[in-house]
Amino acid sequence: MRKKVLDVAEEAFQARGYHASSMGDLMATAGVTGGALHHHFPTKKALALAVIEERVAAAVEETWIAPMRMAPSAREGVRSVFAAVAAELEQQGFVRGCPLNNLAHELSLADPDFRIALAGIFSTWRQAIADKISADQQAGRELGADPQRFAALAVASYSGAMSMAKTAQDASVLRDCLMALEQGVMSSKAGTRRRSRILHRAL
Amino acid sequence: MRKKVLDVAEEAFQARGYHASSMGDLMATAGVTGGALHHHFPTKKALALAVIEERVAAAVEETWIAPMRMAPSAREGVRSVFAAVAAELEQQGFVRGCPLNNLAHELSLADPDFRIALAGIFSTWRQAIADKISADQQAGRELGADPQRFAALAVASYSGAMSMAKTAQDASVLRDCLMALEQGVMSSKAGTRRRSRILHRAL
DNA sequence: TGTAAAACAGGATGACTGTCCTGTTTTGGA
DNA sequence: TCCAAAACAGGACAGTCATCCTGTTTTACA
Repeated sequence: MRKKVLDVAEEAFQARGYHASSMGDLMATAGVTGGALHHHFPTKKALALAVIEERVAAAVEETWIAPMRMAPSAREGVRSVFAAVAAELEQQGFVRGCPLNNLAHELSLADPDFRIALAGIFSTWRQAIADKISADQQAGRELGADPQRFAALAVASYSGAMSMAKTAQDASVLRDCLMALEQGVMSSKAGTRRRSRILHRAL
Repeated sequence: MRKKVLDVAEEAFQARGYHASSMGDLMATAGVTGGALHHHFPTKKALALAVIEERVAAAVEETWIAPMRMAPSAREGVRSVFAAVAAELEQQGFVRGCPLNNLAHELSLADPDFRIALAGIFSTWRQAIADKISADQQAGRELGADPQRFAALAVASYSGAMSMAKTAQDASVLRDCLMALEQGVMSSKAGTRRRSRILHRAL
């Protein structure tokens, strides 16, 4: 029952957003009564918090972190995730966007509890990529860039590309971004120490 | 009066979102009566559409497109915009996010009219960057990457970085992304034909 | 079997929502 | 000056919202 409610809420928050999803709709589509819902989740906020912590975090883990751990390298991991998501989106024909980003935009400023929960997911996501890059470097493999910075760029470009894909209802921008990353950042000979230091001072 | 309503609506949609902003609140803070508001904007949707077309588009033009046109090169333009936004956010102490992305996430799936209006802004934004890159290339300047792809990456990484910054309430991720871009994509010797072709086939 | 707690049913409630309607005032052109 | 149209005032309207309440059923354990 609790699981059923979470399933419906996850789907609804993803498809229509938090504010646009009414408790009445959730009750109806989940087939639960008001009392039952109120028993497991006293408030709408509690329900959303559970969705974030139990479902959104799991989705990021499944889509990004686990594939990243299993990939032969950070570069291959990023490439395979981008490609897999793009393929999946094109197959299903429409783009609902990234669950984390969808909720992050709507709820980050609405409530501090939401914001902290969402920020934590972003943080572990970025850290997982950074760890993989560090592991690559210690194993003597390429990618001379700073792990934290490249991880930030990977997360940001994916998130932004999903935003654009959702708005355009076209996943091809994901491939464009991946190719731009491949041609540049993820190539082994990228970057110069000189430029890096100049930039550091400029910022 | 119409301007006043748009001012308040722009601010409210940006700070609290579309669904979380009630017409009553807008009327109160704008100091207009229901009749006046209904005269200029028959429905809430019409008001939001006006905000998107008149204000959000203008914000993107002012923040990104105009600086991009005036920049000596695409690379310099991207760098200066990232740096300027990061500096502005750190000065004001909090991050409200990108107006376009905020509304895009909430409204893209809610209504086709919203989605098309927002997609158009994304498109002109991306095209402005791509045009600048093409101009650079025709002027014999560096940046061998595909203009459309790099433009997509610039928009996506900025949008995603703003999402992360908004969620973390910390603008430093913008600098991280810019540095990663600088070290990789925006360096003149980036990328290899070989890898590029392999990738093309894989996707 | 007995019993206390958890799980659930189903509706009541009051606040709030977006929209629209009927008047009144202001404006701009003839 | 006259008049039609635009601009605005102020509130009514029906509907929806999240929350909470009082009972009833099921479960878990002794």
